[in-house]
Amino acid sequence: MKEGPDIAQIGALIGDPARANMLAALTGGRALTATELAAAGGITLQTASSHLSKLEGGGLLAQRKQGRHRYFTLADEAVARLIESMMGLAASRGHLRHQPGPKDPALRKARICYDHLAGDYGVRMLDSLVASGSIDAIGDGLAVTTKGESDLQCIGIDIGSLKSSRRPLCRSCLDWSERRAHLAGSLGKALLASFMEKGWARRIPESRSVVFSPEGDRQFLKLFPLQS
Amino acid sequence: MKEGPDIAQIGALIGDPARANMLAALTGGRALTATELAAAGGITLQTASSHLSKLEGGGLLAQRKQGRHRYFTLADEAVARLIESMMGLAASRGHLRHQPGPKDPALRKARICYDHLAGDYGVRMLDSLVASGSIDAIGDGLAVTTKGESDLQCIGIDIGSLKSSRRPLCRSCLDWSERRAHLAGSLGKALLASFMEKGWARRIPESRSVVFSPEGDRQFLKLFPLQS
DNA sequence: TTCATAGTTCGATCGTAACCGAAGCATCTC
DNA sequence: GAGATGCTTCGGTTACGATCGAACTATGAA
Repeated sequence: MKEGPDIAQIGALIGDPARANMLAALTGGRALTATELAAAGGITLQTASSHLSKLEGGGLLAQRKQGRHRYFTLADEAVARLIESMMGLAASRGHLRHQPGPKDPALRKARICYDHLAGDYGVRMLDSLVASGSIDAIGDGLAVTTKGESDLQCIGIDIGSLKSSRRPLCRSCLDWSERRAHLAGSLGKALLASFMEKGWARRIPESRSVVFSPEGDRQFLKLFPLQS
Repeated sequence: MKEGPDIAQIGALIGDPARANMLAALTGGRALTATELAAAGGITLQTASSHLSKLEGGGLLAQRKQGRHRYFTLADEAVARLIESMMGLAASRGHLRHQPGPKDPALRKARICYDHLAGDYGVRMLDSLVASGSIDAIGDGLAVTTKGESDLQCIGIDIGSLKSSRRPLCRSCLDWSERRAHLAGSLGKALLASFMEKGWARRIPESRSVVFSPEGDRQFLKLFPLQS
């Protein structure tokens, strides 16, 4: 019976609501302080401190001290993907905690997932890249084509330099709101970064939401047309 | 803060050691009765009954009644993949529960993962299929080539009929012992089934282990040579 | 029918862990 | 230095849930 790794420890770490909320907040990709995470978890600083040390001890979080602040992030992309896939499963089983509010539609439209774009816009972007032949999709796998390489170069993404990083260029990531794949990996990160750099989109503080400016919206929709 | 699906519920379900052991036992792919799962979890039948109804209520398990038995399985492949990916993460963080025993090496060599082959042999099989050009690998994605289609036909796997099922033909599944991908999906299932049908391999009761006969071992190694 | 086996429900116990107040460090500012 | 801010540690309370014994229901066998 006692075969293999112990998933109960990790499950228990994620299984506490306060910790789950903190982890979900960190899925936003930003490094957060203990105080911010305490707020995200809806608990006091003392309690958060104890939770955070447990999460770190369990290998789910990484921290770096900076002056008198202590910044926490998810330990690595593997953790982010686990959290995201649990969200997908939770959504498909109807485990929801959101009370539908004004903020919710915005979140479904575009949000941060670790470091790339998710939601309707994230899914649309990947669909469009695949339809235009910039990205090849085989099952769950994604690869940039030579056509995509030059197309992306035109909008300021240098595939060559991205390739040199150890992180995979493309990854598909299951979107919990759309239930379809969006683009992760270093390319997904670079694309979102370029949108923000161009002023097309910006992040809403304290939230995973990403909002597009009217002009950015127009450009985005033109760049990634819907084909059906 | 209250954005998106609630991962805490699922985490908490997996987070109890007894439940985690039951889920891990079900990763073996077989449908198990409440009594068997109680043994797997190391608890009494009453306690198991309560756990099982929670797991079912949470959407992680499916059950079917058959006479006076009640058979439980993982709800679907998504759950199996979550469990397996948590095992991968747990292994990489050093959350182990196995006391190294004589059974352990066998488990690392070949075992069941839901319904396909995992462990050293599972990884080797996929590597060999990719190296021989039977399967194309792009990132995490896998696809059978036309060459692969005819090669597999020769060993009695009919890709055409597998394609008609709704389940994906190929999937990569991260192996927790090898830390590399092995072949899942309906093709992975069909391959393992054919090995067992030919008498090359058989399952060990009450375990995830798969043992190969001397002849089966020879055939398997010949069929999927190591290229390095 | 009677008996055995599979499983659920109830009730009570018990342990663990989440929680916060208060006090203690550590780091920055003035 | 003094004071403020960020965070941790300690101690004690509380609540939830895992556990099992016992009683109950359901299915199958004799």
